[in-house]
Amino acid sequence: MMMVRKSKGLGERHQKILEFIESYQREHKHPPSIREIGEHCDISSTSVVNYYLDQLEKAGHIERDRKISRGMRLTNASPFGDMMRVPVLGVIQAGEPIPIPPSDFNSFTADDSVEIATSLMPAREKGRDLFALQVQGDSMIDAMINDGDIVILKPAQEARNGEMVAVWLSDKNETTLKYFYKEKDGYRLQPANPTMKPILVKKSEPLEIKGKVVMVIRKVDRYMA
Amino acid sequence: MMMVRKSKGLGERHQKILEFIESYQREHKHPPSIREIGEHCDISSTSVVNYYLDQLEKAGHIERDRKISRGMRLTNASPFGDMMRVPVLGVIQAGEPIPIPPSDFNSFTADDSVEIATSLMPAREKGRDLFALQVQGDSMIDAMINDGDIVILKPAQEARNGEMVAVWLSDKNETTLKYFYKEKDGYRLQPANPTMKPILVKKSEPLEIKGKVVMVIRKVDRYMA
DNA sequence: CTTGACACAGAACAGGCGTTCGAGTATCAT
DNA sequence: ATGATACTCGAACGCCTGTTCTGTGTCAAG
Repeated sequence: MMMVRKSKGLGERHQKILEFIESYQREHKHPPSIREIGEHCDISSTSVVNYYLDQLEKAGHIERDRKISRGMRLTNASPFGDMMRVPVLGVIQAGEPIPIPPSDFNSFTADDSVEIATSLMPAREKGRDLFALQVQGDSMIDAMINDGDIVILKPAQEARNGEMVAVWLSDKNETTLKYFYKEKDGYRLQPANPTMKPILVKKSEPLEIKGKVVMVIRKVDRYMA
Repeated sequence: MMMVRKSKGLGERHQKILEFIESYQREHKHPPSIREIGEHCDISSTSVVNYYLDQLEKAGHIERDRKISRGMRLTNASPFGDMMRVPVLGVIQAGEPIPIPPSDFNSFTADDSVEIATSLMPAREKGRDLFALQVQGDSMIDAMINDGDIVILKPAQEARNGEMVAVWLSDKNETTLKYFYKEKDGYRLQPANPTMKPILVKKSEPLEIKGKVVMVIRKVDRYMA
């Protein structure tokens, strides 16, 4: 007969310890000691704390550096933690030619990459195969995208009206960054800059959406006159 | 007579220690001990390491929890990885005061914070007391900054021509982000959009520079019609 | 009832670690 | 020279901390 006393995964004390480590870490910027855990969790013996810590480690909730004072940390993907490495595939000139590798960007020969904290990403974009492009030119200036900005894109083959997309016009051998609108006899690629005319693409013409813009990053470490 | 031997800010050893703490932290997920620092930086005495640590603390490069094992951390550096944790001090919008005063920066009562990969930061801004503001409303749209954008700022009281600054016009009770130009009889706050007129501020009028913009981040997880 | 896994307490141990103190050296200004 | 300042060393002190060992009580299975 299997019997389960109260070993439902995490017991009350496991939970309490976990929460204490988290709050302690947030307050003190470093993990608590075994004795501090004991005090705040009403455990009078350090060996008992160690006993639970071992279990929490085996369960994968924490990591431990034995022998090292306060050598524990939450493995949880908490507010801290990881970044996404987004490859910068090249430069996109929102007006003219294009040296973008549109096909398979699985070949991670990207010369450069940017790191984005996942906490900054919209939730539904996490874990995606995002890629980045550096904008060259001013054609998106009224879309509040400036020369030199880095745009993070999500691979996509379709888009809804009003979304900003990177499109590949194979007959013109050109990639641009535009607002996307579907119309009765084709597509309209609208630059945000009103002084520039939209690009009208007939249904018969090739138009390949490469991705939607999910993020824009601008480093302002230069003069803008 | 004041004399300065080679105390040009940080000496070679200060730098070395700083770098070691950083790399050790990245590798071990926790800070090094005094003795470990000594070994890797060719310092035979723990007291000497302590001596330098004190200086680094006074210089604001690290924080220390005395008495606590490995109780040191690089300021502005998050416990893990190459990210900076930048506190979001509030929102910036026209007509409302902004809670910028980074006077007691230690009181980390910031409701929120963003993590920025250091690799994205301009080199000279690393390790600074940066802060972030979330833009609310379209009042900054003329600076190519949109509603919802997050601007990373560096505290500053002065600015050079052409830099984008957050200024507080106390008589108008207004905060804006503009390009800053100093002129003979005052200051010119130039919107990025050329169709909009600059704001001219006489020397007699109050103008308080709160910080320089070093980065702009926009999450595009919504439609832009 | 016996057994044994489980949860816990308490004490003792040994090593890690920050701190402190005394002392030595080099450079520079007076 | 002399003193001040900056820097370095080595050792000792003592607390902090993780570890380990022994012992106790509970509870369910055999």
